[in-house]
Amino acid sequence: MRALAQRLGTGPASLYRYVGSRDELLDLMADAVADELDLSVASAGDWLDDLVGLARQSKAAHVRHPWLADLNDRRGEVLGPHAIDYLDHALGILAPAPGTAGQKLEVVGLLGGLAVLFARRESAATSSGDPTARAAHLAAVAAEGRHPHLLAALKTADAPPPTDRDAQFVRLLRRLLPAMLGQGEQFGQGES
Amino acid sequence: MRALAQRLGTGPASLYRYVGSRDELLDLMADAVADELDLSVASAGDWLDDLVGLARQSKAAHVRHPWLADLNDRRGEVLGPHAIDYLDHALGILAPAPGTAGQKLEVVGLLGGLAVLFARRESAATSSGDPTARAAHLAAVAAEGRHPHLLAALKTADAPPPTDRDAQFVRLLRRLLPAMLGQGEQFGQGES
DNA sequence: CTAATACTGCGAACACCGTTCGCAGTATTT
DNA sequence: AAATACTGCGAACGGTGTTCGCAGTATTAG
Repeated sequence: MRALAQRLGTGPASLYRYVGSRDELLDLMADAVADELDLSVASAGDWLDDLVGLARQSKAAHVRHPWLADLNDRRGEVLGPHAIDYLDHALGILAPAPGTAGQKLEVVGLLGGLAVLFARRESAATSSGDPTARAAHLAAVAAEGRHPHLLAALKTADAPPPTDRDAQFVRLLRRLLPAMLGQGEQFGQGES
Repeated sequence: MRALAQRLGTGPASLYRYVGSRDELLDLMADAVADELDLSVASAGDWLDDLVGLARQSKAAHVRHPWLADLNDRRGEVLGPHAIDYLDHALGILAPAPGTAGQKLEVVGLLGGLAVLFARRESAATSSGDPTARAAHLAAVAAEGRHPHLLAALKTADAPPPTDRDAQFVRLLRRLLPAMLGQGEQFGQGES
């Protein structure tokens, strides 16, 4: 608050003429991020493709604004107008998909959660001071001998993970989403 | 800190004779929770079953201690000794599974993240003041007419989600874990 | 053009937080 | 019995989000 006030060249007290509280401000900021998502991308004809695209946008937004992840923990996940637009859009994408309305609501929720999860994982790789030190610490612990599997894993995988994070995210969603609707057997692949 | 000191019948300053800082205390608490997990359950012979069981334990721990979820956001996810035991145990379970060591490390990480995610989802249903008010608010917004898909979804699914959260979690993992190791095609089902 | 009214910016202060300092009081060793 | 170490902790520091009340400035009314 004080920092924000300084950035605006004003005093902390002045902010409260425009927002009722810090939490309200954070809600507004979160909804502003929801507005950054582009819901107008043309449908690829396949709901899975569309939904994966939406999830990637959501993840990208969370990578752009790391503070958002620490916010979604907040009680109740208040939905601002733009967040509701997003929700409606996602449900629209899911309209041709199988599954009950309840399942679809849960899918959208899970989608958001996964976007946050992967965004955090990507951010943690960037920040999170000195991954070398962490690796060294792990190696030291493993070398004590009480953790054979960890030791073996570190021996094999000292090379940094070569897999593309984003591709992994996409693969995950493609497996996941059909499985969560239907029983996983009967879902149409949209052969346009 | 002050609250904890009061619960212990002492002053806030006294705590600092035993922990260096609040963060250090939280790390210790997190590792104490890792110690709650029972890593000695007999193997079912199938690594997938074992891993799902471990994930359920992890999720249950996070439901028991909701503050833990708000903690894992912290920088770097410091691994205490019990957390390392857990990691080694998980890698041990994954030893007979296909995939590279790097993939397995990522799987364990994802497993933890999903446990947190689902635990939060279950907790949010319990706490998160007055879900009725939230639903009413959503319904009111949907009734404005600008969100047809949301309206349709709410009309169909006004009944609370009948699906068992835990069963859903298990189904998800069973789909997910094999897909993340191997390409999803060639994974052995461990026929004892 | 003056007077009453509304709105805005914000310095000062409050309550709360994690944390530190230094001092009594108590154990432990010599 | 004296010196030394360790423990509990009141008081205070710097930080936070937030409120109060007062100046200063628009806006409206007469």
